[in-house]
Amino acid sequence: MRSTTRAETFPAHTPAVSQIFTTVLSHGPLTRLEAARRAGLSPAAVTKAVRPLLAAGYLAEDADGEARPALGRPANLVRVDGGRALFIGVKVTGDEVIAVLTDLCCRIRLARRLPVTDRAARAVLTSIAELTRELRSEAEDFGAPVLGLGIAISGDVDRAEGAVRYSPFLDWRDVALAELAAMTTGLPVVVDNDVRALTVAEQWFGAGVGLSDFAVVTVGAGIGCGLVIHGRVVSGAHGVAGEIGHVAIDPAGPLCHCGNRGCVEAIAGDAAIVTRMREVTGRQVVDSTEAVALAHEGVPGAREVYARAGEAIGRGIATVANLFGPERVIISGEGLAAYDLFAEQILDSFTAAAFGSAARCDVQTRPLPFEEWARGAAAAAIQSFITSSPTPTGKG
Amino acid sequence: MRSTTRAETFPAHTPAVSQIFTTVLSHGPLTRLEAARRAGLSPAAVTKAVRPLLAAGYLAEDADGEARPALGRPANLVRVDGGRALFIGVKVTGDEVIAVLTDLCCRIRLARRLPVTDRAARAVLTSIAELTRELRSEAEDFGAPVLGLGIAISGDVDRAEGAVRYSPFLDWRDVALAELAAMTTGLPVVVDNDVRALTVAEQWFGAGVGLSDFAVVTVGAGIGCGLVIHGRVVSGAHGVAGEIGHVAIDPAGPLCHCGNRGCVEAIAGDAAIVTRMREVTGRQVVDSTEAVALAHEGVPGAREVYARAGEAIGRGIATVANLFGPERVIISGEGLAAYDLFAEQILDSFTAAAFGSAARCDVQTRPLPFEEWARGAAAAAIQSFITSSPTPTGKG
DNA sequence: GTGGCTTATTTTCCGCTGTCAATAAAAGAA
DNA sequence: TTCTTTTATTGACAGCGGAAAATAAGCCAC
Repeated sequence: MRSTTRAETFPAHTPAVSQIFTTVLSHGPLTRLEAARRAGLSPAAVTKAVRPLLAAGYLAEDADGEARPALGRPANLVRVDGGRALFIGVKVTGDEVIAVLTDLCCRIRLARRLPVTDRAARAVLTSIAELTRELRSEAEDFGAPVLGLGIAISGDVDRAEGAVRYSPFLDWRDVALAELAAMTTGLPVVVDNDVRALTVAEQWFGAGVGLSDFAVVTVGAGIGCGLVIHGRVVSGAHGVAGEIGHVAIDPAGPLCHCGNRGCVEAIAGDAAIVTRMREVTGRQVVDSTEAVALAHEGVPGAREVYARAGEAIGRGIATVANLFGPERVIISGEGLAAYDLFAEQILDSFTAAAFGSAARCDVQTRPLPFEEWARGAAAAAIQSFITSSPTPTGKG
Repeated sequence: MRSTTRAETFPAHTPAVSQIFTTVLSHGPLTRLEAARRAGLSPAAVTKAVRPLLAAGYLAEDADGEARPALGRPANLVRVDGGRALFIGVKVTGDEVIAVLTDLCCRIRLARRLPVTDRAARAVLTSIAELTRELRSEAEDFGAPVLGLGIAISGDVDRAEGAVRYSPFLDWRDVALAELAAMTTGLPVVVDNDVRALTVAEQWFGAGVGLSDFAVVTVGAGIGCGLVIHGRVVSGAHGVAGEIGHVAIDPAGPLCHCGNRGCVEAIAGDAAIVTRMREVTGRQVVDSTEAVALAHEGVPGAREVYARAGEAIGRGIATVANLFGPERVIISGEGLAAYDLFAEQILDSFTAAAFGSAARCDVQTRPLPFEEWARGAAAAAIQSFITSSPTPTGKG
């Protein structure tokens, strides 16, 4: 019953083509001249690069309807035709599988969820397949093919191999997820760490557009960090990087599940906040929603719990800034539901702990609906599609 | 009286030429085939790249005298002719100006020092000029031209502009040092942050050869860190990065001159150690040499001071490892005179605080004679010489 | 010694990319 | 209408790096 779409490939025959496409993708509609300037190429190269992309339908041309300088030949805006192709992004947590259908511009078209009852890889894979099938069938209404599937999972993930090395939340070890999912769905599959996937989405479609050095910090159950340095996402020599959650900031702090004391996550992670909220208020608190509620109600001591968490996060971010000097830090995560509770502390303690010019780093916050994680997975799939060489052409 | 050597340039006409040269420079004598494999080029490209470099004398060919596999045509080793060109590297501290003369392979040929009595830029510049003149005149015996001058200074240095933005130790602000030194010496000048320069030296000539992700941590008066990520030295968006010294690891720690508490430098920097040694032993201790001596003598409490410092350094390194997952961390610095005193703690606390795969990072130590800082400056000059395009040829 | 074998290096094209300079196109201005 | 101004396109071209084939240079067996 599965549609056996022959894997459609992207006509990125040359570096210039990829570069122009990603430039237009990130920087919205552009004139060819402008695209040339941004990509550091000659206008002639842009014309040549754009042609096959127009022909294949990935780019479209707008007659520039806007008010324009009224002199000279009017510019033709080139933009990515988002409706040309669709992608599916899936985020797997210990409780849920969240899937979104996005277009080529990574705009979410549809979203679906499925609870996880059995964390075994086989069961999760079935859920992924189920959601994928559902979204694909609905996608038919959009009249565009689904060209890739991205899966985001927290933990140690080897994107190149498409394997989950170790995922604590799911208790997986060495699962060749990409291969399995590709067999089940018939789609090209990318598997990546969730924070890295989110970082890719920010780099291409979010607050990281145009920056060569920035960080994404996610606050929630865990505290994670994705880094972009020299314009590329950092993966670390052993596939692990950005473990801001286990940066130890206080030797006298609470014990962390990693065995150390005073990790950022042990102070500001959801579980830590809930535990502490229980201790401080003496009430039954089972999840972070309740903890937030207590703080908002003004229960004595509750706000201090968040203040302390915010301080820890701010110091963690300052550490990142001191070490890498990013241009911007984007704070995001489910934990942002409580953002008003610790925003001030994050900024204050960041400012206090940032050294010298590191304090010039722009600290932003972005709400992160849970679908955003899945969107990150879709972004990874889009990235993979775009950079997949159709035929190992040229220099090889 | 200054020799008006017309600035000799490096014949790096194409990317392949640069790549092959740096490959041979870092990986010692190589056969063309081997060089091709390492650089990811075809053997034919190597032949073509090597020819102009041989002609210009930067590369030389050895008949391979070694025992060889005894089958097939013998390979011809290609190596960099270190004697072809000389460079001068200068490190400026608050007390001294240290200068070295190196060859193209960054081997130190001569070293000179001059005390700093007046920290004003003009006075220091005079010392630099003096040492440069001396070394150049002695260099004549080597029969090779001096092709560049590198200057390393701690603090906020803008290499691209050749300007010292702010140097706390010298109390300089916005000094256009490269321009001044170039005028005085008539040499092409590179000015860079001292730790970054040292990192370049490690990347090309030291323990970082062949690694795309590693860190250099220097222990001494300050605690510094140079990062190489994706094969490039990290400078940060604002020109400052690697401030491991001001990573705060203990909110209850001693006050740091940066205004925070518990910075690594406030615990493990020379000044911090001396201060604490005084407190703990109750003796007069004026510098770190004396502090080391006390610890070696077994004065009660003295060793604990170093243990505590080692622990702080280890935790700082673990933070770096957690955040970007380097393949190796190279610990170096004048402070290594005391290395036996805290080696164990560094490794122990690193191992304890490193999260997951980050612990697989290889932590090495290298002695760092003080001239090594100056050598780093020379490495920066060499790098600049090699990558300086002779004529803005080709694309552009 | 000579022919054969193996491996290293060089040569000889060749495709391909992106630049340059000239040209077309699309308006408004004169 | 014609000129001006700005954007887009075209075609010639230079040059980089690859592939394959040719050549070089030893060693070995006979």
